[in-house]
Amino acid sequence: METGSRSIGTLPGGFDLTTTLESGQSYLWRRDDGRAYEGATDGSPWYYTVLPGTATETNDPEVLRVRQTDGRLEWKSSTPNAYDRLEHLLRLDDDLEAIADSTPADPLVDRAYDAHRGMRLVRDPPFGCLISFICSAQMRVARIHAMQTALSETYGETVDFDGETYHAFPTPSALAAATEVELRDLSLGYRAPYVQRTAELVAEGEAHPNDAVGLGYEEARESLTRFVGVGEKVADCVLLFSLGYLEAVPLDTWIRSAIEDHYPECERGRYAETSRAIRSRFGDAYAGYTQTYVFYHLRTGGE
DNA sequence: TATCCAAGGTAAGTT
DNA sequence: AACTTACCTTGGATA
Repeated sequence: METGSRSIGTLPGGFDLTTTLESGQSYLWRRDDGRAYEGATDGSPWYYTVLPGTATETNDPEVLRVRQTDGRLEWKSSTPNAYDRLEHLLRLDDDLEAIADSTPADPLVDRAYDAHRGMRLVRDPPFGCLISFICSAQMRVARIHAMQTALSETYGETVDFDGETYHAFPTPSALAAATEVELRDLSLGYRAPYVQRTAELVAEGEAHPNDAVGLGYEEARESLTRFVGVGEKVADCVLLFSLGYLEAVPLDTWIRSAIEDHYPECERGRYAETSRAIRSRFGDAYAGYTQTYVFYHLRTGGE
């Protein structure tokens, strides 16, 4: 076990762990007091995730716990180099100040960035990101989160760490072996066969979300739609929240309503065309950062 | 208490 | 290629 802490006071643009993990970007972390993931936080809660074991020699899943207190990040991990993992997963290497400054001035965008200063994007493990956003179709944030918990507890490898038992996110082969009926029993609804068939594609080596890495942005988005249950919107989520395409702007219901209310000239009918227009409006290079701020701002009642 | 409705959309069927 | 429609489930709103 590794425990440690580190000052994060000098990170450009700051850092806010709670908004980063609870803004609806990642469904692969959980809060210790789990109950009200969507509600107000009490003090400085611990968050934890279990990473796929591919990064370690033993292939054991890796437990990572973290909390933020007084400008410091504290962690407990089952393996060494926890800070490197956190820096990667929570994009602590982004110059958030430069990103916010490079974004074109705009009333709604400025309010969103000001209201949630320190929120960063995440780099989720690709398979978990893919599955969790397949589950996100027509679903509320809290329930998407509950679905991933159910999948992990039912199909994920267990890991004992620091006196507790944790569940890793299921491997592709574990989910591929599940039946549609079993997955429907976990309240996945019509997403159940999508999850099973996509897991099968990955488990059998026919395709992997990492295959998109290196392609141009729009080509990468098209490439991800080969997975079952993945259309343009979910593909954008995987590109943005896992594969590092910061220009990706998922056109979800919140952003579509923002376009209707604030940027009607960006509505071009087709997804690809509207996407180009709003990307340009949000600042091409980091349009996905802006999307996430606006999404969270509107969803939490901001105007 | 019963009914309705929308939730970070996608696949399949029509035109 | 662009445009409809059906789809599971559930918590909260409305009657």
